[in-house]
Amino acid sequence: MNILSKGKETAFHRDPILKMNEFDPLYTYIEKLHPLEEKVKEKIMDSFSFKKVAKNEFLLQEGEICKFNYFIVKGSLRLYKIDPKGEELIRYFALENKFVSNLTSFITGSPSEEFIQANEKTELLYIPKAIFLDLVESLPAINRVYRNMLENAYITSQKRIYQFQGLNAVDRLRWLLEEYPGILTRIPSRLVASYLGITPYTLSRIKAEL
Amino acid sequence: MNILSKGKETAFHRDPILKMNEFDPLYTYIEKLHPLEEKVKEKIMDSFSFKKVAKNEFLLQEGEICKFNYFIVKGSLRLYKIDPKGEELIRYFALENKFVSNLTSFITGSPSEEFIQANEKTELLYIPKAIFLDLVESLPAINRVYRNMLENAYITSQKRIYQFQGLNAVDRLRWLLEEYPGILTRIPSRLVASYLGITPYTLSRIKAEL
DNA sequence: CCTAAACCTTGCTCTATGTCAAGACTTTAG
DNA sequence: CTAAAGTCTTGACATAGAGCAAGGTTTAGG
Repeated sequence: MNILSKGKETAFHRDPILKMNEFDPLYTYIEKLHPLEEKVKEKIMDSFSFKKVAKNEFLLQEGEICKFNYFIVKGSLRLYKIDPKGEELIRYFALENKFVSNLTSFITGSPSEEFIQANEKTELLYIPKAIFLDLVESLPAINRVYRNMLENAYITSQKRIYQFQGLNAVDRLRWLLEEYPGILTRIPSRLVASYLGITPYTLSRIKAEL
Repeated sequence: MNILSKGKETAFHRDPILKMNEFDPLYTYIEKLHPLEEKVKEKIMDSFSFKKVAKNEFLLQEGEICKFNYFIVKGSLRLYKIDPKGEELIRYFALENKFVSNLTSFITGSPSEEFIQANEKTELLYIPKAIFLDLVESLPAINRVYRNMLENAYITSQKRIYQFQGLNAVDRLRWLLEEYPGILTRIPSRLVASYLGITPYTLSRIKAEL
């Protein structure tokens, strides 16, 4: 599969049998929200495409309009903004089995203020905005997926606000490690520090005091 | 009007002529999003109720399920959570011409983790969840209102995360004063400090240095 | 209108976190 | 496989903001 798929995703897509593997995590994700018939699975398979991206590859840059909705099969992405001092402020880490897009840009069609970038070699399923919105209307399962995306995005934001407002650096780190166990072995500390809103120096020190 | 309406909101509701005044801010709000016919205004007037609440009165308490959507005609509310140390963490100030509810509880029907409380004497229009959701389906104008609520809630949250992540106390205060000019003369400093995630001592000091 | 309670300010001190510098370690590309 | 670049750790020091105490001011309710 490595050799066959390398840089040949388009050809690869046309073979439903081979594609099965890549789509399984998406089906599993959806089935937790809504039952999925075979016919619907086929429709989904026709609508999403698979792709592999390299570490540090961009899926969205500041100023672009977010035209795709992504589902992470393997790997991870980060969403961030560059502040006036040129610092990267990471708002969100997306790991396996998450849908990701810049919702603000996706919904309103306005240019994104954020970047979406791969933290590591990552495998994605992606679907163009227009096709996705059609499926939201035509497939109850995808309607449920979209609703879930919006609700989770909102709820996650609320939690994060309260963390910044109420917790110090050590407690924010503890919370992160509960939410994303093993993240420190997977994502560079520099990025984790940005997510926590502290310097890499401080992160290094508080890791020491557990 | 003072004498007539005092403690008699229910009777008051039944008189469409008198109600006009109270509903005008809501109509103006909606008309910015979607044209409003007279028939639709009447439907809205039948669906919302008016009420006055005193300073510090609760509209929602922790553990309750959020069953109403509120529109602020005059006055202001705050949404907050009590942290494990017993501190009030204010997530949002809602002033005139804003819709307010605990969206998480409103959407999912789960018990609220937040309180909604009046900062001052406040006049509200409110609508029960079920009736509101009916209007979302039946009236395009209200559908647009709901969409706007969800989008704004999300966008506001994103901004707030980046403020905590990227700005120090002085810059957060500056931002707040741009966003809500005059808030310091209207809302007790103690509450503004909580919103900014700092102590009242620090707020007092940074106010001095402008 | 008066008093108690709540609120705001300010000095002093303390602590968490930032900054800078230097060296060790790790990853990457050639 | 190795050099260069990037990353992590740690010490010394600087600073923003917290916590406490005390006094002045405003607010609310009887």
